[in-house]
Amino acid sequence: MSEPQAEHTTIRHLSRRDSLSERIYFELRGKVQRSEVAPEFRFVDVDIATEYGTSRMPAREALLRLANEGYLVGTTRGFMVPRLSLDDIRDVFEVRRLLEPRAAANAAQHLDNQAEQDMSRALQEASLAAERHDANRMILANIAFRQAWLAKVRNRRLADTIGRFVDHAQTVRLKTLQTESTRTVVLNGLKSLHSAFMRHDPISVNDRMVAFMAAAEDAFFSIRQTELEDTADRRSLSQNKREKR
Amino acid sequence: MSEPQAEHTTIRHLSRRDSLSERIYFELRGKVQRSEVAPEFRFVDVDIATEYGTSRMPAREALLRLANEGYLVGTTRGFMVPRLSLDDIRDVFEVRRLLEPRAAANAAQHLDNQAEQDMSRALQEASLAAERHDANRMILANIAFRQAWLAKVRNRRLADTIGRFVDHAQTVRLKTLQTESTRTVVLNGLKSLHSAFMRHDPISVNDRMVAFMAAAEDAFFSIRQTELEDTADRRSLSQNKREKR
DNA sequence: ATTCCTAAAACTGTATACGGATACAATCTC
DNA sequence: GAGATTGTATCCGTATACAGTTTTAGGAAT
Repeated sequence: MSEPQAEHTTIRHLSRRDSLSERIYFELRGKVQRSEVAPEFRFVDVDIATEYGTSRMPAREALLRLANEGYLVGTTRGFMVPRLSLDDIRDVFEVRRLLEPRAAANAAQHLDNQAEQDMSRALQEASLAAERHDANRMILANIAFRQAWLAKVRNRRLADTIGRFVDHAQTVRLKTLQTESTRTVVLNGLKSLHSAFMRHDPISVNDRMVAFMAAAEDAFFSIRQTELEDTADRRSLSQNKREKR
Repeated sequence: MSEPQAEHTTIRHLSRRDSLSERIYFELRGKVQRSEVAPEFRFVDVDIATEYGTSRMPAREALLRLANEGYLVGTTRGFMVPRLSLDDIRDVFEVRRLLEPRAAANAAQHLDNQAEQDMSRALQEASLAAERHDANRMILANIAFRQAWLAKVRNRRLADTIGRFVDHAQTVRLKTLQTESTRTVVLNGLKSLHSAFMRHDPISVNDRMVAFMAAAEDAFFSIRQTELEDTADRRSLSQNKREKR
């Protein structure tokens, strides 16, 4: 009997790992993150329940959680993927500008080999994607790059908050990276960041992240500005055809 | 027919206001925010259900939501009010340092009469509380002051994020403001902020908020340092007596 | 007295059922 | 034919019931 007393009030945390709710939650969140569902698509608990072979409850809890975290918005008629307004996107960018430089600087001080390799690989992917004008590949590389350094941020609250905000603007990036010029901007930003990360230079990482975010935001809004009329035109059409599974 | 088409896909959002889950959620959140429940207190859904005269479901959903937002942590044996470690508190302070100055600066540009009155009243309250060495009153004044300007932040995502982080460190402030020196620090900070707000000077508000947060953080950690041994001693005792309703 | 084992209690997670609200459509009125 | 009205399907919120798991407690054996 070495130390039985130490474990006496353990109370195992997080009992509800691998519950059905959790599984459905992560599954659905992934879909939203990867933009596999269009804005204004409606999730209905009973449909999801039958899809996953469960009752309504786990599906419902997953949907409520997603709605609470902002991935979905609750309506009287199901849970909907939100269509972000320009102001929404501006708000998201503002918060990200405040958080990401500091977080990245912090991560730069705690990189291990694994993280460095992941970032280098992501950068290579981004280069290839830019060469081949492959928007989807670019998006994935971009996500991988961020994930790599975000994992090394010590302050988990900070990292999680960033992750959530990024997710909410995810649908945005999908659109912007379709454009050649944006891909160039992003690739240059990643290269610049990468070299600073490799030098483990927090100040430099901070500054370059500031520049990167500003460039990305500019690129987005300049693109968006030009196609504002188009979307307005298409709006009335897309509203009429209702998706139904 | 001016624009009947515009309203055609209205779909009222947020159907589930004033549901039982919501009511219980806000009720419980208030208790946690005001620190009316001690850390490591356990909420059990069935107890809450009977307390509010409902079934388990609404109580359960409220608890899940609170856990998801970090107000509670889920265990195998109910939902527990977390006891924050020093590192946790450091993390919260870091995020707040990043967000609050900018948010306050933004709010300074959009103050209306109502907000100004609220802030002035809160400052008066804080002065009185400091004079009379009333820690609780100081806490409430401090909260009221923040609420006043936070309501005027245009970026709701930013404001909500701050609100949540503040809440999580709430238990902390309850402790720190028990100390005379901290109350002085906070009062001076509020005065300084208040005058900058009244001049609608965003730069000044930003700078003073930076200073304020740094001072508050220093005050907290210097106090906490001195009583670290005490809490460590009491730990073993407090773990044995289990609260039961 | 201490340790080990077994059984009940406590709580969570999931399933099923029902009532109520809302959107949509079809019918009716002017 | 346009607008009001009633009917119906859809979907959410809540209640109740049950199953699975973890903790606690009690008793037997050492």
